[in-house]
Order: sequence, then C-alpha cells, then structure tokens
Amino acid sequence: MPRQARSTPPPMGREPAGWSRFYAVVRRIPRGRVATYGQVAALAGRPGHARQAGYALHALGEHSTVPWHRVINAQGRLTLMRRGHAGLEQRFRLEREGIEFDARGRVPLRRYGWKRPRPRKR
DNA sequence: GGATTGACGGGAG
DNA sequence: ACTCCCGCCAATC
Repeated sequence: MPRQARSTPPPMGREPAGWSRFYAVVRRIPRGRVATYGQVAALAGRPGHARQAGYALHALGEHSTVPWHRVINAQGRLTLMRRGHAGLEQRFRLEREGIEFDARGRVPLRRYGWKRPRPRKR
C-alpha cells in the first residue's frame, strides 16, 4: 500500500471542507466519459486546484460511490498507472464503460472527454 | 515559518 | 516520444 499521501490525510469521518464540491462534480461525469483533474477543479468553482481535486479523490475509500476512475490527467493518461494496481483497475473500469485506449495506453480526450478540449488552435 | 510532497498542468528543449 | 523545469495549492514535518 502506498504510504498515505501527506497532504491527503483522510481524517475518517471528516472531510476537509470543499472536497465534497469535487465529488459533486465527479459524480456528474457521465458513464463512458472522462474529465481531467483540472476540469473537475474548475467546474467545482476552484480553477487552479487540480491537485486538490486529485487529493480529494485519493482520499476516497475503495467502496466509494464516486466514479473516481473517470478522472484522468490532462494528457489523457492514467496517473495511477505509475502507482500500481489501482491504475489497472481504473483502466479496467473505463474499458468496461466502453472507452478504448489508444496504442500508447492513453484515453483520446477528443473522443471521450466530458467537456471536450477545444481543438488545438487549428 | 521554511522545506517538502503530491491521483496536476503547461511549456521548453 | 522523451525529460526537465516551473507554477500552482494545501497539508505535513
């Protein structure tokens, strides 16, 4: 088990105020779509807090009802892949929702992004 | 209060 | 594609 992130102490029973806002946004991500940490933060009314969004999700229990797997980084990659089995589970869950990864193991945000990224300036 | 850390993002080389 | 670097914010040590 990875040592608990220092900045994400999940004080059992008590969540840092504001995290629920991230969860609320994540819960709105439709099945079969993905959103980036930055988007979640922005949509939660906290632009620039991408990291906090990540911590909030990290603090979730494995039996959480929040669809944490639908949140990936802005590059279409699963940050968890470098952290162990959780990454595999995330990929598994996403594929189970119909998401196809590209050859490099990334999620084409162009296709599955919840709020699609604006096309690269021409 | 300074240094360190992290499920981040974006740019430069 | 890769790595390195910097900005960002909150919690810890």
